Amino acid sequence: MDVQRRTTRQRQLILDTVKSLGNHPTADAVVNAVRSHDAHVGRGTVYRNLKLLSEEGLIRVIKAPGGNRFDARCDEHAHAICTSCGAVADIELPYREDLDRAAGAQCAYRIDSHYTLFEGVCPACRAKEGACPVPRTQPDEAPR
Amino acid sequence: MDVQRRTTRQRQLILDTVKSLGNHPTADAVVNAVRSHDAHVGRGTVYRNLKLLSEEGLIRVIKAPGGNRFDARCDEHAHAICTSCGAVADIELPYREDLDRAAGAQCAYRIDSHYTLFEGVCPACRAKEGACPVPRTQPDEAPR
DNA sequence: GTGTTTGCAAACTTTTTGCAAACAC
DNA sequence: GTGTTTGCAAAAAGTTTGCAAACAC
Repeated sequence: MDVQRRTTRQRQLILDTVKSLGNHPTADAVVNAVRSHDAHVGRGTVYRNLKLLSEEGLIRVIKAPGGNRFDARCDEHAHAICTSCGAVADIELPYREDLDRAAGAQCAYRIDSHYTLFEGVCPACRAKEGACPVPRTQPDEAPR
Repeated sequence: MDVQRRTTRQRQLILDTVKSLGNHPTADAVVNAVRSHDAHVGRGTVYRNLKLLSEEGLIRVIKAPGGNRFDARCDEHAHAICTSCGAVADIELPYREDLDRAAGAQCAYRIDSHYTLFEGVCPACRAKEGACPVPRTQPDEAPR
């Protein structure tokens, strides 16, 4: 009952793009990069394929506030996200299945998995913040 | 240089609503509940105050895919979210500061914190899924 | 040829914002 | 009275969807 999946030029291009970008791009960043190779690829096509590719296990989704990120690295690890600019870094952190079991024992849900997201400030944004010990409300440039 | 914060009727109502709803409501659920007490409260007011209240530490934000949830419980714990209906449950899981230190040592970010989100299926949705071992694409009712 | 996939544009969801009027202090 | 906060409506940001044409097999 499975759907016949076809190898389209676009699908391959999107996968290659996530792999070559490397840096946990947003869907929008993938759209832009893909369009630099083929200007006529539709936004919907990119979203559809990013979802498909992640379902097939060829890429991974990072569910981040402000928009999902996509990771060509499929082995287990966690991520840190910059709360100022949204940049994502890999964090080596082994998956703990025991946490899933412990959580499942607590709450009547069937627990399938979990993810951990670290929040902080990346080196570039720290530099912009200046040397003040307490984080300022807003640097001279609005990072959005 | 701090802003003078005022105690408005709306702010208090929004806080009381999150507390009385109890079940990790979405912003939209808070809007609806608040409006059942006062139909003229603006959506923007609710969003603004949910953010303010969380900055003040009176409520906590759960950064969930599909929309933030708000928790009146402010002590340390994690959450499980139902991937079918979005229902959120509390999971007792102590905060591990050592993970922040370990992550910070790995990646050049200043790591401020982390959160862990469990994903699974809540009892109600499991019942709807029926007894089939493989999760079906869609139950008879579309939970959206 | 058949059935999947695409491009496009429109719709949708969640959240933010501009601004004058209303309100807290 | 001063300065914050509100209500409203519009805009933003991220994502999904309907549909005919294009394409993979």
